[in-house]
Amino acid sequence: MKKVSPRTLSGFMELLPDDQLVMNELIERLQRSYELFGFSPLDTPIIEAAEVLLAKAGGETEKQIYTMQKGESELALRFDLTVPLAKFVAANYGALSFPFRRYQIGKVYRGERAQRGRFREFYQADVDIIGDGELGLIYEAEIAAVIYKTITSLGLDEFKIKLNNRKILNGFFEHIGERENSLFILQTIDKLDKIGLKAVINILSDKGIKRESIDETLKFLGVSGSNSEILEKLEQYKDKNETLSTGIEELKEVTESLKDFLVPEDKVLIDLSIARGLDYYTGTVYETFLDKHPEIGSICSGGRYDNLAEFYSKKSLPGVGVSIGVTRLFYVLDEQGLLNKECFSSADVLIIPLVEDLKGPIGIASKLRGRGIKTELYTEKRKLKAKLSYADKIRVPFVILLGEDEISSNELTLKDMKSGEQRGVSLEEAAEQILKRKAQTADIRLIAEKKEEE
RNA sequence: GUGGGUAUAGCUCAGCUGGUUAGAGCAUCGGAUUGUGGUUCCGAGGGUCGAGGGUUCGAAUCCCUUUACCCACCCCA
Repeated sequence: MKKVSPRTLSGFMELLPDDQLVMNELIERLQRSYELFGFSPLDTPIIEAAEVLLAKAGGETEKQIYTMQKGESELALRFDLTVPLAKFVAANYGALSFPFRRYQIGKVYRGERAQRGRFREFYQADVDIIGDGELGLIYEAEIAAVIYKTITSLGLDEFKIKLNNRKILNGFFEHIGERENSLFILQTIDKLDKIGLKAVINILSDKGIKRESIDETLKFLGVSGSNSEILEKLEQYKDKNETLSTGIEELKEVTESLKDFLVPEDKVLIDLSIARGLDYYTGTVYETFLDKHPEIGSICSGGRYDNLAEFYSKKSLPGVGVSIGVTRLFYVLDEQGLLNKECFSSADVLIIPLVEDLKGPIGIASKLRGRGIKTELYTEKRKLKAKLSYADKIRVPFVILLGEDEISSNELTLKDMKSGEQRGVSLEEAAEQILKRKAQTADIRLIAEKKEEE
């Protein structure tokens, strides 16, 4: 029979059990962190009516949406979790309590060319707060706190949350008369590090941007220093434009509130060049970078939008939220060898029977499971050597051996796979030891200790 | 969408300007060691050389077509 090649599509992540355990742990930690801030879970369908998903799409995103037909229906796969949220809030407006705080961790799909760290199917972990009619600035600070707390809870401590306010940029470009070109100018200037000053100026000039505007923009974006220094330097722009002025005030207020949320000052940096690609953001914007891996881009991005559901509802529903690219984050951490993979196993103990009759071993397994111990029973008829080799490979911390000797002495042999030590103990004693170890490793680091520089 | 690269064992790859029986490491299985894994040693199985066509006495190797994948750009998580 001709065999079909067992391939997995490009851009789709599929993990071996060892890695999946770590991925699950990563997702669980994100979930726990979001719940710590009182966000409630939401799960929406992966497939939506094409009309719904495409309501506000256009340009680049529209090209990337997977669409399909089933009978008469035009369907599409969601490409982010924000559009489904907008639909959901509009559809369930009457049943929700505002401010509506929800988190959602799920897969999204983008039909673009796959690449290193760039997937076509990937997990996003979103948190958003949606207001009814209005939403205070305090939430923009709170979201920054959520980012800080969440990234920290993963065990990462070398990262920076970059903060900006969209009104500042919009106001500034209005002020210099380049409103229409603002997006293009920002995108080009964003490449400064990659292609250099000269190339940036050339590209902008070719587009017909006045030299004056280019210089003004570079000067403005070049405003740097500590947060308070930047805010001080911005004072001079305050009377130039109303939007700009509002933006500066908002940025100031959000930055100040961060202290109340106990976010360390050195973790959040104002960066005027942070713009975010999607231009539906209208206020604060966030991007989060790992100090040692700026090349991978932002691992958590988002911002404030003034009207989430404008395509679905007459209601004004302002919101603020961020999204963590979980799949990319996992990929990068894995590639950098930063994941503590050895520490996660699916079972707490593996029972290896050495006798034909499995009644005893099955009974013991049930008892251990009854005590909340993840117990696997190995029932293959193979040599002990092979059985232990299996235990070794699944990295189970303990093995219980049950043979003639154990049955006649009414004990079981508990073997610690790491130390290799083993001894005859009662079921009760074995359970206690396993639970003790489980408790010790419950708070294990997801991120491996930094390797010593050599 | 644009540009470049790769395709040989389950995995990572070697295979010279074409030469007869296509290799290595890892993994798997067996043995050294019949109730003791992670180390070592010995052995075994495993391939229509991505697919289709062409050149040639002869093709994994050269040419054409095609498909898939990888890398980068664009854009993004």
